[in-house]
Amino acid sequence: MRRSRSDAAETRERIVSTASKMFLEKGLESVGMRDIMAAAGLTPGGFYRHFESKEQLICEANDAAFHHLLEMFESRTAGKPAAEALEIIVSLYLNQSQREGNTFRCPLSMNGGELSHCEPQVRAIALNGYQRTVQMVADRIEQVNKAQALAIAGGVVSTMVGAVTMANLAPNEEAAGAILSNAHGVIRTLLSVAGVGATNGAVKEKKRAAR
Amino acid sequence: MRRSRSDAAETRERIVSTASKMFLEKGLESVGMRDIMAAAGLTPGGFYRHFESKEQLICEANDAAFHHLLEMFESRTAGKPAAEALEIIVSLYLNQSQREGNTFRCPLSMNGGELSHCEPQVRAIALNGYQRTVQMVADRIEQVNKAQALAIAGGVVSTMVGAVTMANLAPNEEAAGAILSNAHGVIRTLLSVAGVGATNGAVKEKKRAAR
DNA sequence: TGTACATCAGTGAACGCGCGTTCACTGATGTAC
DNA sequence: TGTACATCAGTGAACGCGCGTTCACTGATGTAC
Repeated sequence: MRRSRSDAAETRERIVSTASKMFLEKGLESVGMRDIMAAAGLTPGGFYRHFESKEQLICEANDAAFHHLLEMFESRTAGKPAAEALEIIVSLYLNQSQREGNTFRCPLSMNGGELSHCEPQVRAIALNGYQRTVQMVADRIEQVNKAQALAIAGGVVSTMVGAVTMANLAPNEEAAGAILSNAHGVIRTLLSVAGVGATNGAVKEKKRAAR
Repeated sequence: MRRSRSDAAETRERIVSTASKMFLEKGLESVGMRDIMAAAGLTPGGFYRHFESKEQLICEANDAAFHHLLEMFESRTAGKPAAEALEIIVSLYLNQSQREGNTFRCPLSMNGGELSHCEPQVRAIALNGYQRTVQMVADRIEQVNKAQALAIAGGVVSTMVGAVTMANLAPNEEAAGAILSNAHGVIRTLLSVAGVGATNGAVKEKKRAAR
């Protein structure tokens, strides 16, 4: 039976957000249309009133996931000094799979390999999400020029993506925690070499000496 | 028609190595049994004379891929000084998708997310591959104690896995190269902070000052 | 504002397809004597 | 060494199943007058 336009718009959003969560939890291929529609409280056929194909949903769901994640980072770091903001972002990112019931997960870490086997449009959205994440990190590295900040941020985000991907393989919290804490360690080192988060003169001195 | 025992053993190996390559190129779920068997020059039914299930093949194919990759690293760095060996491993790893026709690819980078959605046995093989790779890197970080070397190596491998995963999303060599070179940069920074690959006194001085 | 009708959100069965796997079969290989 | 038979590697059709998608249908919503 037909629903009002606002009902329909709400349904569409519900499908996207439900799908986004499911894709992040179980991957892209292994989540079926019936699963998604049932989880959204609907029957399979209704899907095609809102979307052309599963691929389009994958695009929108990933876009939504990046938006959700980056907006959360923005709001959690609003008004904070850059060094503290970086620490918050890195901690939140690295522990995304550890906090139970967490709805802020990154498609890059959860579905990295699978995304790269998708159609160009899906890959473009994923790469764009990566670049926005890198930019967000780079914006908070203030002690070096913009090109250097982007280069460092690129490395930092690669580290975070790899670490969360590896931690997701671990059979228990302990093994996952070890992987994540090693990654956190190298990121702290990298940032302190860049002059971020230095609490005394020694680290900044290090950087100056290195030039 | 029945084949000799050595023929059969050869067939089995051919299935594993064919599957390994295909899984690395296209993912686990999206490669079908018919595809694999056809690529190995066989018909579908024959598969079950050698393996219990696709899952078993995934296990063996991933095991073989790690063995292949790590053995290549060993042979390419045999007899080399630690710092040079590290540079070789990092370069080979980071450029695995760039060298055309390269058969040395890492399941972690290619199928990271998908592996973590597999059964425990598959995940255990992947995690073990990660740990062996970390150990191989750690063994070549001689300037710090073993625990520190493992921690740094863990971070370095996470960075490499993440960077290759992200580079695989890129639509062209240029974008991929940028991601990889940023990762290479942060890895060089990390290793030089650990005292590896220092070509003059300045970097070692940096490290000493940081303590 | 009220009425008649077109629209279309949502239903749920059905379609075609490809998947992993099974199975009856073939005939060369391996074994027992 | 030769013969008779059991074994089993490999074939290719078929099975059951779940997938993404389509479609005829329902009935509330939106629109035209």
